[in-house]
This record gives sequence, C-alpha cells and structure tokens, in this order.
Amino acid sequence: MNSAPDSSIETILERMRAGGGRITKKRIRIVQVLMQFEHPASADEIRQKAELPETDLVTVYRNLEALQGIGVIQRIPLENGTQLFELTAPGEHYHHLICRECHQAERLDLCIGKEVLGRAKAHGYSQITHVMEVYGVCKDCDSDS
Amino acid sequence: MNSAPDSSIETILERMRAGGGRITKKRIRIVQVLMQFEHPASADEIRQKAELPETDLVTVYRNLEALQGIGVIQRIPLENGTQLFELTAPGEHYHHLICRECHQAERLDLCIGKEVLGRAKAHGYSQITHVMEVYGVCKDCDSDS
DNA sequence: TTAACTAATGAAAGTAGATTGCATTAGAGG
DNA sequence: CCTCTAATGCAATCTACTTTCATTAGTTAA
Repeated sequence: MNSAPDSSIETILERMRAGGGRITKKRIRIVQVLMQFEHPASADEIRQKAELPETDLVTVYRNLEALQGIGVIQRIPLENGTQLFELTAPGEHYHHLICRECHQAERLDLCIGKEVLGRAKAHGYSQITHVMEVYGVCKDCDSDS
Repeated sequence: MNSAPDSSIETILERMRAGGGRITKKRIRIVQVLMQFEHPASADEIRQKAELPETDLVTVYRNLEALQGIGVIQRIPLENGTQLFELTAPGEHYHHLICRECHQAERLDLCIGKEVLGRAKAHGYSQITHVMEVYGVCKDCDSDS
C-alpha cells in the first residue's frame, strides 16, 4: 500500500534530483521552512524564517518555482496582487479563508473542482485549474476596531 | 416593480453625484466603455478603448476605484497578480473562465457564495467576500500550439 | 454670468513584488 | 580531484499600481 507519493522531505528532494536539480543547503532549508509553516506564507516570510545567515529573495522565488514545477507547492494569488505559497499533498490543493486585516490564512475544507471542471470542458477549455479564496475579517481583528 | 437600483449610465452617474462626485467627460466615457465591454477588462484596455484623445491611466484607476466604491464594478484578481474590472448588476457578482494564453475571460454561471458564507461565519469571520476564477486554455489557443 | 470652491485630472516620481542578466559559487558525476 | 553546469547573489529591470502636487474644470451660490 501507500503507492501514492508521500510528501516527506526526502521524497521532495529526490523528485528534484530526478528532474536534474541539485540538493543545496538553501533548497533543503526552504523546503523545511515550508513544511514547518502551518499557514500559507509569502516569499519574504519564507526567506526570514529560513535564516541561513542570509538567503536572497531571488533564491526563494526560484526555489518556489522549482517546487511548484514538481507539484509540491501551490501558489495562492491574493486580492491585492501578491501571492502566498503552501506545501500541498500530492494531487491535492486547498482553499483558504484569509483575514483582510492581519492576512492570516486558514485552510478551508471546501472544493468545487468537479463542477468547475465540467463547466470549463463544456466551454472547450483544456488544462483547467481554479483559484478560490474567501476573504473576511477574523474575530481578533474585528474586535480591535 | 423595478424597485431594485438599475445599472443604466444615468443611475450610475447619479449615484456618484449623490456621494459628492462630479460628472466629468472622462468619467462618463469610462463608464460607457465599461458598459460596452463584454469581457472583464484591464485598466489599460479601458484606457485604450476610451480614446478621448488621451486619458491618463491614473484617471482610469481612480475612476475604477470610485465605481467600486458605489458597488457597480467588481475587481477580478488574476493568477499573475494583475486585475480585471467588470460592471456588475447591483448585488450581483460573477465568476469567469479565463484563457491562460490570450487572457480572454468569459462569464461562468456558477457561484458558491452560500456554502462559502456559511463556512466563513462558522470560523468567526465577518464581511465575507470570495474570489473564484477558473483558468484553462481555450480552443483557439489550444489549436495554435 | 460670473466668482469661488474644490473635486478631478495629468505628469512625474515613487513603491512593492517579482523577474532577469551575469559573474561567482558550489553540488554531483567521472 | 577535476570538470561541468545548476544554483546563488547582486544589481538592474519590469510591471502594475499609487502618491504627490500643480493645474484644470465641474458645481454651487451670488
């Protein structure tokens, strides 16, 4: 059993290696940081948490792109045009409830993938993906104001 | 009958006036352009179509913000961080099927507002909104490649 | 009409997030 | 250990959008 790929750090790094990628200290650290985060995080948050004396933002972005390429992270485009990144189980993807004030994001157990896929195909589209994010003001931020 | 606010240009301009806004030529033209567009459009597309010898992009952005303020347009955040704008019937909002190649967007008759609202409230959130967009490659672009 | 008030506009500069070019560094295979 | 080239860091660039401020032009009242 367990024939599905898992998302342990070894598996992820092995997948990068298989694609011709190298296993560098920064890369390992960035994957570790992604695994530690409970919430989707921005490239800069990831860079700060990595604290390998210093990692350039550009390196974070390039690694995030590589990780997206092998399908282990997803990008979450926000209302304001920025993006967050989150490790996902293979073949999965998540939606979020995001506070408009403090930008905390929690995972929402809700997906409309099937309906969406059917509709999109009916319109003649291929390679379908979808983005869905819910915005609001969380309890804490609401009581502050 | 017809007690709901309509979205004719006169009504929209009247609503702006009511909020202390002025009715300028550029503003009228921008609203007209929005009404002509069948697809959600970028600020720059709107500016180009306005062709009042020249309208500064900044003016387009400011008007779009004002229009959003009175609830007659919605912003559509894209995967790549940019945004499109679309006139919406009062109290309505739409989702789209967007081609990743040519960026054409068509309206999708599908909304998950109710489920989303329930979930978000259960998490203690208020002032809930949601974003949902579906991406794919349209027939035309698919055959090109 | 005209005068006066102030919202709207445009030009230019600024900002934030993300990307690109290029020289340097450092994994990985032989 | 040597070589090859992917990965990195720095600086410059880009894009979409925002801010500042002087000027223009709706609007209201005289």
